[in-house]
Amino acid sequence: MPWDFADNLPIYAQLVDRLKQRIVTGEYPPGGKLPSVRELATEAAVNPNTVQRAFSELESSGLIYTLRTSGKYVTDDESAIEDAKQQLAAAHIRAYRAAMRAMGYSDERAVTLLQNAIEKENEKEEEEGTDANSAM
Amino acid sequence: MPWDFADNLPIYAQLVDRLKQRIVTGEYPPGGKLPSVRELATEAAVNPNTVQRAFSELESSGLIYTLRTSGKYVTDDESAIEDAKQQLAAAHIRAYRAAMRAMGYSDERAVTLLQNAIEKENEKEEEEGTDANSAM
Amino acid sequence: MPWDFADNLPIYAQLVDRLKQRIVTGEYPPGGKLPSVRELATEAAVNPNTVQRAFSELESSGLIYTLRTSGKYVTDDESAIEDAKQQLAAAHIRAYRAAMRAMGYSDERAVTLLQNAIEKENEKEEEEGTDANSAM
Amino acid sequence: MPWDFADNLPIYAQLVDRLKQRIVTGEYPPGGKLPSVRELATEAAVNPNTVQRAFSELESSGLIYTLRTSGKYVTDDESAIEDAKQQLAAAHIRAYRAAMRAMGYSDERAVTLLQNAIEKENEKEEEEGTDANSAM
DNA sequence: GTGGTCTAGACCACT
DNA sequence: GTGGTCTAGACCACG
Repeated sequence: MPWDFADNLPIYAQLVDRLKQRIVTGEYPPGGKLPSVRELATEAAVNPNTVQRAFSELESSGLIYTLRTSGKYVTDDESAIEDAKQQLAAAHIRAYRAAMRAMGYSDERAVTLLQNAIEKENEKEEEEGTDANSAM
Repeated sequence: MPWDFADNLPIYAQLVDRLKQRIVTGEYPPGGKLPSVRELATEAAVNPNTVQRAFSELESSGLIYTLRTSGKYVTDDESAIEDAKQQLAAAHIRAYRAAMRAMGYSDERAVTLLQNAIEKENEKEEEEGTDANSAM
Repeated sequence: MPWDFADNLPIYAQLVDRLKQRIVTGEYPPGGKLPSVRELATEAAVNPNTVQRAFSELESSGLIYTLRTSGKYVTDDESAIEDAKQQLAAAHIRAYRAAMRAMGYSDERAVTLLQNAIEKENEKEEEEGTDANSAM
Repeated sequence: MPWDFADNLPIYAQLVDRLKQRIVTGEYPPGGKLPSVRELATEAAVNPNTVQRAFSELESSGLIYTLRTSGKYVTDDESAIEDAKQQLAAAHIRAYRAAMRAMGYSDERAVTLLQNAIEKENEKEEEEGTDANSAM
């Protein structure tokens, strides 16, 4: 039945996602200054209003705050950032499980397939002497 | 840098994905007859040309074949279907790993987080006497 | 020292307040349909985007919800409405107390002055045979 | 119907309000000398003409008077000040009652809600050993 | 230079 | 007709 065609996330929502990601990964560190609305707008080739809207969402979710005439800053509340990070991770996990289940794989199978893929890549990297794997 | 935004997948591509999924899950079994172009077009509220294009893609990838005057059928070559299935799965796995790495998680962490989520849900289902988990 | 001049609430915020009030008073009853964005925009002589923004705020606060292509409706969750009502009342109370304290009146004085004003008006109304006072 | 939006009070009117408040609270005592126009203008970061206009309003309402070459003074007529004070208070009372009635509360309810709020805060302050309540 | 608000007008998808 | 999104461009306040 589900023959509806998902339209993509609106630009402002995609912006929210990207910014959120940069915050939870520390690319925009806690308390750090964010790029200005106009700056981001030019860089991303979108209208400043669109950027503004994305920032508004982040602000009302408590991840960033505004100093008038000075700029926007990442929250200092690291626990809030941690919360956001875990929510993001949970969403990705949910998406992965849903996709695999839609293909008929059980959760256990989803895990072992993932592990196999990782192992396989590691072997390949060993041969090549590469190592792309070192994050937390 | 990557400040570009995803636009919609064209409808025909979304159709390809759905049909592929139905084939690899066996909802459209190997050798089975597929719904007619017009049938699908009405069902999905889409132009028949769009359906036609989706079918063409599937045919050139070898997953379906056409018997003139009779209709379109899923390939009998189960290994081809299995290949497609693994490619699909691989894509999802890649997406999941990429998302988790983008958040700063290692592959190992990505696995354990996935396992935790599954375990946690299973416990919850036990309490509720539910069991949503039985696929292959 | 507080020589900063408060600018007024932006229009969209004023709209939020008015709509909220109409909801908590039941002028827009629970589950009832709200005027369309365009309708309100014409009526209030503001841009549809401004109305849209006000509605967005109400929606993210859970007081209204949207049925695509049909319109926007007041939530059916009467407890949510009751909550909003009490928050509104609390804000007015806070404002009154602050104003009176700024003039040097104690809380007790603020109460008795209020009571006197009410009593005085009631006497006047008795003479006139008017009665403007009957709400819950 | 009343879909009109409050625009900003002109700055001079806001100044009038603030000065009036300082007079009725005794911060500027009866007969006392007021700051000079230029002084106030700098302090409030406002054009001297604006301050001048505010003073004019206060003078024509009888709350202050001017001694040429010497400056402006708060009136000695304490009953005039008392009148002003009561008018201010009456305005706040009217605003509060109007707001509560607009939400569907009776005058009696408006009083008890106010009392409850005060009582509740007092309890909280007792626990904390705080006491913010001591004005006239 | 910063953010915030508003308007006008357009286009989309859904029914 | 409904809501939703986006752009372009303007104006304001703060400093």
